Amino acid sequence: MESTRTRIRRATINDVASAAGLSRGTVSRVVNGERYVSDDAKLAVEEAILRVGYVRNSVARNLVRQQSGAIGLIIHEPHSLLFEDPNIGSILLGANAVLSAADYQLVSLIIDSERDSRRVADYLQGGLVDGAVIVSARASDPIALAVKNLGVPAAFVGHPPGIPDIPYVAIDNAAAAEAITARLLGTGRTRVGMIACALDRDSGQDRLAGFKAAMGDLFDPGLVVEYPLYTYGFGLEGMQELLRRRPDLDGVFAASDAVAAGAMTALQESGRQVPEDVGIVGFDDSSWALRCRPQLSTVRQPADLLGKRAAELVLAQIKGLPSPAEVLETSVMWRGSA
Amino acid sequence: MESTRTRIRRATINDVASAAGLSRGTVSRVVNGERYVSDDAKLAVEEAILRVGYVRNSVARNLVRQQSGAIGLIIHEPHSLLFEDPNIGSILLGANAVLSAADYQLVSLIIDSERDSRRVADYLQGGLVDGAVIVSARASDPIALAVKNLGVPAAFVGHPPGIPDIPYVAIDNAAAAEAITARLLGTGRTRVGMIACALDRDSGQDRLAGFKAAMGDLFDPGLVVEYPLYTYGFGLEGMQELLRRRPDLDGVFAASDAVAAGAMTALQESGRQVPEDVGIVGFDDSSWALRCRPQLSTVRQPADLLGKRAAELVLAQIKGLPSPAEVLETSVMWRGSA
DNA sequence: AGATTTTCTGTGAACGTTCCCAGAGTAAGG
DNA sequence: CCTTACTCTGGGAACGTTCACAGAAAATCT
Repeated sequence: MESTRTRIRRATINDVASAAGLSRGTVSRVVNGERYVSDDAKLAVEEAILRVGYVRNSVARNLVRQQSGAIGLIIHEPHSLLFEDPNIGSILLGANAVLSAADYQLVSLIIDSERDSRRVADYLQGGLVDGAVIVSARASDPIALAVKNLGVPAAFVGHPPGIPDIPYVAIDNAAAAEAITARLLGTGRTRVGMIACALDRDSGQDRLAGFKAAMGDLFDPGLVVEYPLYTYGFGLEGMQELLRRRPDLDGVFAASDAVAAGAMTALQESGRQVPEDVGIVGFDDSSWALRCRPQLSTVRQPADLLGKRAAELVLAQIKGLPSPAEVLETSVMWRGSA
Repeated sequence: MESTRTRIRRATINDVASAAGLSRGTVSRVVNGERYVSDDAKLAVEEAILRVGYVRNSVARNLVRQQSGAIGLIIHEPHSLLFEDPNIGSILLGANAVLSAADYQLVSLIIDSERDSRRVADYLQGGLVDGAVIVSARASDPIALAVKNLGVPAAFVGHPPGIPDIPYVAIDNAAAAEAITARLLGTGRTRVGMIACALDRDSGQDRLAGFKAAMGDLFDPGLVVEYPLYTYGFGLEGMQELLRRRPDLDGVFAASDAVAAGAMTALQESGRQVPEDVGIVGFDDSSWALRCRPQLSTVRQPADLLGKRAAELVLAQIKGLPSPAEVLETSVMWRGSA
């Protein structure tokens, strides 16, 4: 980062003041819409602002007010998920909705390297934001530590293990996975596998745990394949592998809708009928679900609510209100794929 | 936005100075890794920093340095596109890559309402960022005006009409659309329609223009259906409408891959074979393309490069270097769908 | 040894606001 | 008419840095 350019000097509040023949204080009051300024003064200031082309320097303002009016949203996802996981977009929009209503600016910071990670941590600590929503953090992140060190108001989306003390909003992945697997078993299947993903995250771990719980005695560790990410590609690959291991498989729980979509493609390419030969269920109720043929039975996860509530938790902390962790309800959407 | 909480006072550079028995200046030099500080002093300062728990206030720093080290990336997309358009993610990651390398922090600002629009404009003008990459702006945006008014270094991704004077990086949508339509016609089709989208944008307009150009005498205005957004849903709907109008259609150009995917679903549900009965081509070469069966013939658009180059244009302006508009190459990816 | 350069440190000024207080003028109340 | 309250304005102080400069001490050169 280097700058050789000499910026043209911007008009300051003092320029406006002298142009209007009034004082700094009065201009400030007009700009901030405060009481106790005469109509004459107000007019003069507004005219002067236009004349000199003044626009407020937010940096100076933030310095003296000791707050920025911005909330950071940190996204720490591998490349591929930024494209494939529609949840991220929903979370973002949800958070933006509540912050916007409270007159806060949401600024999204993405972490795509070790270097990013440090820079973003600096950004959070430096007073550039008043709080942060943290999506899909890893326990090893410097981010979580940085936030905790300085007591920056923050909330997690999801509940990464090993980082206590910071409020979060999450869903009960295990319970939801158990519920939909049970439902799948209820259609009379007995040879059911799972395409598990992202076992380095709580969501991945919990969905697998829920699957195991529902399967009970039927559980066969040989029918679980593991992949690092929730992607279409791994779903395709995972299904092929499962069919290789157990050609007479009659059901599969995919760790996300994208994974399920890949799995469905693999099934259909192998000549199997869904749901007649193999039943398939997913997780997320993302736009993938309605796009599959047949449409996907899946767990509805209120992604936008996740973003909203997390933002509300941050706002609550800023106001000094209690901000308890929260677990949101999920529900099973039963459609044609099983 | 309101705050009632009294923040715990953070340690300042002066606290560190007195804790170390040295001066402000020396501490500053240590923190910024400058020359001309003795080993003794450096050690003492580092120890003091740890002891008092100092972390630099970036707001104050930015004020005196008159720069923020951050670049904004403005996303002005309707809800649905944030989920469906994988280009956005690529652009974002591309921009982040070059900015990160130059030690700039990328901050993404999304616009989802009129209110957001004004707030983001303020954010840009307030000195909170040193420049901006603007994705998918509308001519009517206050953003573009705001940026231009204050001479904030900026670059567009895409080339919105009616906003001159600001550099951009784009692809030649018209030429690319013409090329792939010509290729489709080369397979011997004569009754070819188009599912056009987003005609309020340059990309939408240009793709339609390119299609017309390639069709020449074969062009039939009755075989163009128009939708507001590049989505799977509109692709599905558009294809159904086209088939209703012209059941013996033998080719279709969809304005994007997502649209093409929807169209392919509609075709297959109507019992038609792709590519035997109807040939279909898309635009973007997004992850959709490989996911269709058969895989989609489409125009490869270097989305990450768009982000990269746009970021480079902004950086160039900051350094006072020339920043000419740029048109990136596209290529036709010919696969199984036509 | 004296002159010159280099290394190191401290301090005042500046960045552009907001906030608080003092004081002047004006309106209201008895 | 005097008190009290309210309205309006100006200016000092503060927010927490960086930067330029000055001066002292140490190292190097002639």
